[in-house]
Amino acid sequence: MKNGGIPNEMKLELQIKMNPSLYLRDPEQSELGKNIIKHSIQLIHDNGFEAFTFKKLAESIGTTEAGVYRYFENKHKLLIYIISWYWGWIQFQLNYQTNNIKDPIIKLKKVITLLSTNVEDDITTGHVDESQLHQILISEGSKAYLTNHVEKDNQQQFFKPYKDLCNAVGDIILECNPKYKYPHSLASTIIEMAHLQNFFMNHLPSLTDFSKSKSESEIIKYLEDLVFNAIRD
Amino acid sequence: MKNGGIPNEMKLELQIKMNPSLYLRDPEQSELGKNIIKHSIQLIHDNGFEAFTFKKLAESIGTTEAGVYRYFENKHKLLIYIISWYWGWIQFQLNYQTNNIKDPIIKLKKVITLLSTNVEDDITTGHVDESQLHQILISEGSKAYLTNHVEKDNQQQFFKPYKDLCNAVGDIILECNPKYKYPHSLASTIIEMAHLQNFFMNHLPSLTDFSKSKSESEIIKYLEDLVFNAIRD
DNA sequence: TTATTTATGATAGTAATACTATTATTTGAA
DNA sequence: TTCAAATAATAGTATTACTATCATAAATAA
Repeated sequence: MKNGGIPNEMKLELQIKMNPSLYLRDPEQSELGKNIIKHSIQLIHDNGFEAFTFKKLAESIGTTEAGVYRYFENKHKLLIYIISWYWGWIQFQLNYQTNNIKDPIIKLKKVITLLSTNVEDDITTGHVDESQLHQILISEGSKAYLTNHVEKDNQQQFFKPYKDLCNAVGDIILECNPKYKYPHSLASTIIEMAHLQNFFMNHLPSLTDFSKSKSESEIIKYLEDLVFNAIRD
Repeated sequence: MKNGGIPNEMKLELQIKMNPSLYLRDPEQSELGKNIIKHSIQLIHDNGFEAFTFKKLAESIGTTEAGVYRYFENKHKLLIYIISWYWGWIQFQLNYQTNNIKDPIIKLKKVITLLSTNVEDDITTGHVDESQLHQILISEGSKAYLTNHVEKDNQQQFFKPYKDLCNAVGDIILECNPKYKYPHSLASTIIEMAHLQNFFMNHLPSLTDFSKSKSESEIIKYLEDLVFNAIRD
């Protein structure tokens, strides 16, 4: 046995359900597949998506290019895969953390904090480093949809996890103020700005007002101020 | 003479000052150079930046790949060039349109409208189609800085026009409310969201609340609501 | 147990991309 | 008219993004 004698049904591993159209062979079902995910995250995090190639990935794993191509058609689908995984994981965290909270204001604050904070690596997901994934989302997240084939990808439901999250946040916004007119736009603004203000803070600080402390808590304060002023009656 | 006998000093052409580090040879100074800009905008608009190559560009102009490389080191610098040109042009429009306006609230509204509206082609800029450029900014704008060489590019002042605009908008925000704590972050939020909500509206409409009318005026209303609630005392 | 599917490894090959280099020809300014 | 600069034409390289083939190892079914 490969996992040191621990029966599969005893491992407490969090599984995120993925869209099968994203892959050719399910990477969760083999060691090679899990290595592809793990090393992709590492390489994209370290060198950016443009510099990432299946050849480098194969070398880093110790397999061949053809081996990677058996799992993913191309690097763009692999990017969408790991990004979808991230949004699924965030959705899980959101449900978990807001489970017993009644006050929608507190829920919305939780959302803002969750999206803006660089999490610790979640040990219940062996082959995924959530902290690196969060960094990838900041720098590469929008590249998933900023293509000339967005609509084709959207038809195949590639952005469902993102849209589900946006809807969930929109619902919380409506709980806070049922009359607010732009719950989805405000939700997508929160999600995108949590990442973009972080990118600006670290790389183009004059586009923000966080240059002194360079801390995530400043972004959270900005977003809370923005959001709660927008939705108050 | 190529321009039909009209002396150069009589042409009323708007010139945007560009950072010379962006090019090898100034494209404004020759017909070939102007063609490179014109056809680049056309091709990136039509097929997206990923599908854009110097070979296709050369073919579309009727020159060779080597000819294009004499003007621009690579396609990324060419993208930054046309994006910088756009921000320079927007800055000019902003100064022009808010020139005699005293009320900062009206100025800020002008900014939001300017950034959110797909302009008519400006005839004072012969080889540039501003309407296509606006579409390029929506789909490709963030790719200018979402790279692993942002900081190097930033050191070379490649993002100065964008930062200048952000500062100008930040100043208007402070005129509206000198106590507002996040003028730069709010400015970059306005600029980015004017484009991103437009992209979402057209390609991933469930991320917005504009799916019915799909009109820019809805985005303007959303942004005005967001901004003026954020900055009110 | 053997037979057989299935995943992987190893290797090769192609078309396109992102360049660099060389030489010849044209153009336009002094 | 001369001379320098810009352009055109052509060739060539390394890398990328794939596809195809065949052998072998591991899991599984008969």
